[in-house]
Amino acid sequence: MASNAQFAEVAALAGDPARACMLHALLDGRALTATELARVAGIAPQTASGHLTQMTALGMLTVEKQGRHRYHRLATASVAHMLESIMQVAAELEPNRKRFVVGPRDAALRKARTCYDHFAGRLGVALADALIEHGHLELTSEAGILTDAGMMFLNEIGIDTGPMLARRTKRSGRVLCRPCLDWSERRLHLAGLVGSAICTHSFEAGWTRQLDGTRAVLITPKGERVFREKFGLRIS
Amino acid sequence: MASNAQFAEVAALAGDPARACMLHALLDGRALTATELARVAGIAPQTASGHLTQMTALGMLTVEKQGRHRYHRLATASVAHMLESIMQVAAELEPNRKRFVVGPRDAALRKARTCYDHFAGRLGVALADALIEHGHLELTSEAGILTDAGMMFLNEIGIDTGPMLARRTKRSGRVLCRPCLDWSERRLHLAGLVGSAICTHSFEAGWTRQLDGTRAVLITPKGERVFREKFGLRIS
DNA sequence: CTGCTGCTACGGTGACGACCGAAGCATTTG
DNA sequence: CAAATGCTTCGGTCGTCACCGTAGCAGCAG
Repeated sequence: MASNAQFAEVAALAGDPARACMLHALLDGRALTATELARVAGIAPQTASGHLTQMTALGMLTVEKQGRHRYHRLATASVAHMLESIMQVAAELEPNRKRFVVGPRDAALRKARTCYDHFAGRLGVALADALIEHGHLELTSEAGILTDAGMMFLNEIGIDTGPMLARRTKRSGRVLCRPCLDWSERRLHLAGLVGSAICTHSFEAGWTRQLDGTRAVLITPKGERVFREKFGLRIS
Repeated sequence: MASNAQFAEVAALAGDPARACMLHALLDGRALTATELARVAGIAPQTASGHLTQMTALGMLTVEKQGRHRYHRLATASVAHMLESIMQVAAELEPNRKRFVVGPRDAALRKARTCYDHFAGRLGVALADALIEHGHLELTSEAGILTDAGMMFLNEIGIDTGPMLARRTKRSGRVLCRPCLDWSERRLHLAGLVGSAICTHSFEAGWTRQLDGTRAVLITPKGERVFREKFGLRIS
């Protein structure tokens, strides 16, 4: 196997606790500076810089200079996908390990958060459930499809389905989505093109707001109303 | 993030070259002994034993005792999926790295091999292409669906679609598949329930044979004929 | 029983790498 | 200009872990 060394290299980079911390912080798709990432991982800036250099050199991250700041983000969606799949294995193995203290911050994360480019947590799961219940979506552990009714529904509530139309499958006229297993809820929710569009539109329309500097998502009163009236759901 | 430590632990285990070697060897779903795995990784049996103990303790592998042999295999499909996603990142990053000598064994792997439970390599890609061309399958990077015609086709050539019917989605009546990106061909091929069924049936019907102790797959003359006549494809 | 094989437990060695302090470069601010 | 901020490079220390030699334990053959 030619790529064995590179495989090990990638996995080893993800395998260090400090680097894992930083990668997690980047999972929501934002770009963060070296100092911010150092703080998240609990290490000195010099150390973080070294880690970031390595990951960038290998191509897992990309850097964007802006003044005296350097913003780091995940290089590709497949890196995010890899991280999710590792989280999946980590979550379902060793269930006997203690699942300990849920601080207030964790509570917010459990309620609603972003997962690279889509919603996760109870919000993500509830949205997916609501779409399924109304016949707008079909979802299994392997894949998902948006029905014609679902596409009309999204149009109705103001979500641009242009990019989706461009990627309809030839005969079915349906849009394919990607399911994503939630580590806190252990339930499927919606990723892929459709999940991304819903997430983006929710922020643009003011239904949700990013909470300070975390992945946690706050649902605004307006969002509460929309989710209740249009999707028919109520987040506890 | 509660699961950060476990995340790092899982990734670190996959990140050692010797362990990565062993995991790759197990990717086809077979169960191998500690000695075999040691030989593959190029290390002493004692060392391999230690590695296997660790991975088993964490739950990535399962062990089956049989006389004085102990057979190791990947614990779950999600472990295999994780390995694939890491391979994906490893393959698409650092394209400037030398992609060096392709021995005869690599050539066989490139032509046709198993990828956990389905076909990959040129065979896998060609099969997916043929199914798509005849309108039996629709595939994007996010998901795939089997058309009604596709299901009839599979029935015709002797592939049991019972398990698939059981997992039809409610309204569409179609079977959802999982796409899998090939590290050698860099093209999508077919995984998931349908990919698995095709692979299994190919071995049972004598269309293909496992090559000695590797992941490489040999296409029998009978298989050549079937693939040509039924699928309309010719593997170079 | 003795000998053989497959595997695992233990101890010591050696190497790699994560970490931080100190120093240096680039950019913005006063 | 000088001072401050964000970041990186360099050196040295320390802990961890992969590795193998030796030894010991199970299953099988004669």
